[in-house]
Amino acid sequence: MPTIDEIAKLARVSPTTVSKVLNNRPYVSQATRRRVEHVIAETGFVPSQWARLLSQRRSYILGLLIPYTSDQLFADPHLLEVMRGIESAANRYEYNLLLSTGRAPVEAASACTRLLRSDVIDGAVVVETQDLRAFAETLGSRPAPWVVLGYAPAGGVPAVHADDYGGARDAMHYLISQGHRRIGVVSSTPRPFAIDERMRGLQDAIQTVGLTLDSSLVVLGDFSTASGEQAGHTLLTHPNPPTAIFALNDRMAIGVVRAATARGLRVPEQLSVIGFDDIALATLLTPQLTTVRQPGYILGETTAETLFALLDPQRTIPSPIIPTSLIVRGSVQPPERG
Amino acid sequence: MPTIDEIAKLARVSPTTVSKVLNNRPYVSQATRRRVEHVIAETGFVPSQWARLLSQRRSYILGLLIPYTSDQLFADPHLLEVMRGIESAANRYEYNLLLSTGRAPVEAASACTRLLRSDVIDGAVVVETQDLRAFAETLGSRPAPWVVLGYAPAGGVPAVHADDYGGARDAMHYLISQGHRRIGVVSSTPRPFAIDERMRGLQDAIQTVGLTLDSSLVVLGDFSTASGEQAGHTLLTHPNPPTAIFALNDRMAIGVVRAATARGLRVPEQLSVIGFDDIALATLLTPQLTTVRQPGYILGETTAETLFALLDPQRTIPSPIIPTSLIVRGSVQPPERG
DNA sequence: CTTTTTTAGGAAACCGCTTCCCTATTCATA
DNA sequence: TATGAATAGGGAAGCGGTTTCCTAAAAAAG
Repeated sequence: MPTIDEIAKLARVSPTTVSKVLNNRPYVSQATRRRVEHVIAETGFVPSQWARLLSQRRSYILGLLIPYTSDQLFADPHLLEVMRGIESAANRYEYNLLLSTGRAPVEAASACTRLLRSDVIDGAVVVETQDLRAFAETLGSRPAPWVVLGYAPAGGVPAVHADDYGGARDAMHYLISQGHRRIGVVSSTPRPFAIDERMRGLQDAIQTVGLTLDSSLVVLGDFSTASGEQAGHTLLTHPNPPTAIFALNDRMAIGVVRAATARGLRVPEQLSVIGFDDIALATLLTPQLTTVRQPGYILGETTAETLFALLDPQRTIPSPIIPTSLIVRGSVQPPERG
Repeated sequence: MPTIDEIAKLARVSPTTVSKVLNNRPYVSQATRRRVEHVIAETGFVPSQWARLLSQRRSYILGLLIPYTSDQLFADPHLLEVMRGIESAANRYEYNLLLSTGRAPVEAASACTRLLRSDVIDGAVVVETQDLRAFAETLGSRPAPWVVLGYAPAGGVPAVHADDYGGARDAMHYLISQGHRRIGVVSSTPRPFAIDERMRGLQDAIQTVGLTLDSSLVVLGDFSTASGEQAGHTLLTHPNPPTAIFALNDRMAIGVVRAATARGLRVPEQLSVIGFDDIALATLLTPQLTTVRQPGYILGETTAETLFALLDPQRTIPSPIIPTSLIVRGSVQPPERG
């Protein structure tokens, strides 16, 4: 690969002039410009990014830092949808995405730290995780700008997330409006802040109608379908089982449906199930899953836009809270009498 | 962020010595080394990648070049699974993944070209596409090493792919062994080479038993579930409809099942359906989908390993053909008599 | 006690591009 | 026509590291 100096020599100009041509700057005559462009085309010259960045201090690379293993990432359709949104926005700004996960969560976090402190990336979207606070502290003085996808660990760091509180509240209201009174909840541990918010939302909904949440009907999973299935079995063997189950994500909701089916219970006739996220899979099941839609694509786009606003203060920072909406399909109906 | 010179000043040594410490090179005394390391730890100094790369010529970034839109990527569970394998292998070698897609296929291809000719990435996995041959020609003299995921457009470029021929042949054999004689095929356009191979495999299987493929039973989709559904309707309205349908990927197979269900046909009692890929979704449907398993994760890993072998000739190049296996589940049974 | 080899450390060139600043020429204005 | 401004182009100093080469001191060999 030729260097800018060789191009300059071939076009009988200085490297400065070649640089001007490359970057579309003025003070180059038409004739000279054409000559240089011709040589560039001839040689197939592509300027070295490294060298360019070393003086320009922009890499046009955005980090997507996911502080857990790639398996977890690819198992989560919602997160993938978010990623699609980020990728799409990045594309619009001619940015590329650098993916960083790790074999173990701790390792992944330290990789993230390295990236943020180094200068490979111009900025990063960091997916919220439990120990983001510790993470923020290890960052040191002048890390690249970053945006949290989820809830920010501390002031100062912008964060973008869905209206988890409102979504969960609406879902619960809906179950109650359908006549359900004994409602099981599949929550989760580890517990990102989003889950806290959903719990808060659904509890408020219950309290609004003068009921309280029976804590023996709250079971913990880990977001996976398998854990949802297990949680389903636990809830359905309860001495006074619920007539409806609210799983705090769709994958666990699917697990609950499987558990119910395995026990010979029909959904929604004998058990109503509602999820959260609205992943594509939700429409492919029978019955189709009633759920709270959390628009992953928009979430991703907005997060990226926020980051770009940070990189270029001219741009306006979009609103960080993305509305959710209740999607009524076929997995909820009023409870059977008796 | 401090520079190496500032660190040098603080530790009262030359930048050269700091560099030696950073790269674990000899000819630094224990005492000096410790002093420098202490200063580095104190300041939280992280050496600039750009500058380092400018002289070292390694970026520890791998390109994942996908010559179509991000929507297409994220819609394809199999490809995501492949990506997971690549990401995991890259992680093992302390490489990061740079994702490159594009808004339009053409645009994406040119972005790929730029990346391969520039020096941002050390190498790339390029996902096979129709015009890969043209793509290879635009690359010029000294692009970064690359490996094709799929079938290579020309000699010289390593390619990794599954045993599409064998997989399709086995699937067809299986349908025939179950007693099916009228078999519909949902193929696709655009038609990557993998699809050609699958067509070849299934045709050979048919000819082995002295039959021929009824070309009126071959319908084209575009890999999506929707197109599979449409193809299903087309096949099922055929005057002499098939008793079994082989969809050349799982998503289309799922579409076929939906079409059958919509027409009141039960699967597998009245229509057998077999797919290709074995995506996670295949086990979540009722009936679970019988399919040809193409191990995406291993495919991705192998592709990455091949690339690493190219980067470092010491390593051995793994075998480029990944075996497939027939996964018998519940969507195929012998045809009803009559 | 020399001489040779090894170790420790630094000066300076270099990687490839951008940018600041300077000079010479051309053009517009008074 | 003289003067100032705009244009065209180039020299050289960075950007932040690595690497080559050199020197001085310490260790090993004779």
